[in-house]
Amino acid sequence: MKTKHWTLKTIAVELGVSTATISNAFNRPDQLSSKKRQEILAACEELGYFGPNRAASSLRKGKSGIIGLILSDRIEYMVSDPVASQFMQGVAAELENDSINVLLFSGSSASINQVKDFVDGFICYGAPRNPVLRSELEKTDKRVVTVDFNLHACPSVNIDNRKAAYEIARQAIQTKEDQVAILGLRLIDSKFTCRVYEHELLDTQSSISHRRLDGYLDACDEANIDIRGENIWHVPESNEKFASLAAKEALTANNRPNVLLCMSDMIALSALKVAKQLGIQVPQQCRIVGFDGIDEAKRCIPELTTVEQNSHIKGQRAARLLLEQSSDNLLLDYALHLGGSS
Amino acid sequence: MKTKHWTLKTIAVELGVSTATISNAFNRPDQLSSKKRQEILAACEELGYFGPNRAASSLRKGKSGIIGLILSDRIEYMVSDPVASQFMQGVAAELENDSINVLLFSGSSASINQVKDFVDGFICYGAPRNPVLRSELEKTDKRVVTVDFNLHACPSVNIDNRKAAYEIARQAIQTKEDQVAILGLRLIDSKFTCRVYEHELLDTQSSISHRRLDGYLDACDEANIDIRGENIWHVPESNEKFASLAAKEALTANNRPNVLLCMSDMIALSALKVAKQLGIQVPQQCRIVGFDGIDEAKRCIPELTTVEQNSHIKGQRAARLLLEQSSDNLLLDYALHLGGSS
DNA sequence: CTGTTAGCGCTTTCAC
DNA sequence: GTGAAAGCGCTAACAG
Repeated sequence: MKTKHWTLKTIAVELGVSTATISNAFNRPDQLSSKKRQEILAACEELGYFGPNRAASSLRKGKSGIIGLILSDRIEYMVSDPVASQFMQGVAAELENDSINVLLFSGSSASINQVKDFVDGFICYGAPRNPVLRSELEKTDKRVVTVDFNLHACPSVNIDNRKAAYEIARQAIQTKEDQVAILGLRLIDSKFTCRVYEHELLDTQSSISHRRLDGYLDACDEANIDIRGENIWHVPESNEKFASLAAKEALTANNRPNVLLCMSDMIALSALKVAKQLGIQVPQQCRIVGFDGIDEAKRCIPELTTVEQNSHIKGQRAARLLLEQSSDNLLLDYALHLGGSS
Repeated sequence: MKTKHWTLKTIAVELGVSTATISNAFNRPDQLSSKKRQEILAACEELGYFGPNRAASSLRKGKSGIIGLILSDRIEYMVSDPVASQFMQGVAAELENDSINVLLFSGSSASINQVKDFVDGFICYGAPRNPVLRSELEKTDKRVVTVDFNLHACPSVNIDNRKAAYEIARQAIQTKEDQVAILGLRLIDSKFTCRVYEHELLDTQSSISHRRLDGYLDACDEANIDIRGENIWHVPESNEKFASLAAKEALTANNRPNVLLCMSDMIALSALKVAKQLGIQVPQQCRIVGFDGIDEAKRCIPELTTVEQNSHIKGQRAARLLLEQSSDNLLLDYALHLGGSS
């Protein structure tokens, strides 16, 4: 049953007190006796008034209690990724303490303007697919925290992707005779799994994928290995479907790689499966390393060698940066996790 | 670089026109010449005014252009479920036409009151885990559409879960000698995989799981099979981790079932894997059926026998119900998909 | 087509 | 503790 539509004013009249008192009962407990406050709250509950209208309150106070979490791509894609899920969980957990809610927003939306007036700030997880959003975020007067990439003058949370990628790659590469292939995540703007040739790589954006690629290439250079430009694959989404296609192409190529550098654990896991199907021994015939350190990477056989980053903490730190109005650029730790896959 | 903070008023002064004209330029194109409108829009763009403040506009109009999508459980859980993702995609696709945004909201939140004033209505996907939300939704004066369950007097989108479950189960059960086990989804309030005994089932809520269970039991009754109360498992989340535990328990039990009725494809897929690991032939030694009809169910070997429902369309219809202020209770079609697993 | 104005529901100061 | 009042930024009605 729908109840009468109460406002601060009407409920004040009903209870025979002033509007200020109602407002204070909900927002400023110190402004009235706790006895009176309890009475008022109970009466409101009874009558079906659930507190001051948030939209009006937000207009007046300039604060809504909602922050926008901009995911780099469409919500359905992002959300099925264990790494992104962990991150969201971290953000939500941190904001929960201040009873702040999260508005999920897709990085492929046309504009942040549709929602910016409803939120107190943005956390932007990964460079948004739609580049327009980047410049909008740079211009907005709302607080913005970026994660896994940087925006002019915004506080941020990152790990050193290049260094981590370099270190894990160095771990997998042993001699200059090694045949190295890279299964990269979202290296170019294509919906399909495909090889990426060197000339297409010029536009290295600000994405983590390109930082990881840099790291891999650093390690190859150091070992005097030439990735001739046929050994890099683009995987459009971090899931088994697209990743196993890339793995299959790589592992059935003429010069079969014996080192597979994968830009996510999901990709590495898929590669592991494909290798098994093809009867290729890991790590004897092919060493595989991942990136992220998701749970499943520790459960598989052989265990995955990977870069372990704590996405949950990343989410927490990003949220705290936003709440605390800090302007830090955090660089979080990671750890190399050496499994049997390399 | 952050730009000056413009308001409708200040920008009107700046451009030397009235506030009404600015407002009309953005909201009611028919109220001024398109030439003037273009001029104004261009000037605003130039100056960094991105349109009327949405919060203020929503307060005035009583419409925000945001709808709340309440997921039955925590967002991270829901979002990794392909069925829920499909649904979200459908909702988003339909709302996109009217440039309406979606605020994702967790069914385990304490209250909808924190956000209700920011949204024009709610779509509630599955009965929320926190029962408080149900009564709040029944009382709110916002429009509410429920999906996969019903709320007093709310328009809804459902499929006939009981009938579908009955039909798919009848398809799998062949003789009264069959040993039937059920791998159920969220049958009781426990975080852990466990057997469910009959006496615990009394509280049959409004969840789809219980409707499916009813259907399975109908089929068992019809075949004169007694599910003695040791053959029903509770799986807390539709993922491999929890499902394979249940499947393992079932398939290593003393009276090994030769029919496994699974309440989701994710569960059935896990059961398929476990059976393979245990060297149990599907369907010869054990017939397995799922529910949902996700893509992966068609790619696996043997292909899964399952109930195919179109979650994308479900999402679209739910969104349309909300937009059209309809009060229908839709019952969508489903189809039995007969694969080699039964 | 423009300018003026009331009011959406609230918070916060100020004097009592 | 209360009541009055200004104003957050906007929309819509109305008179010109």
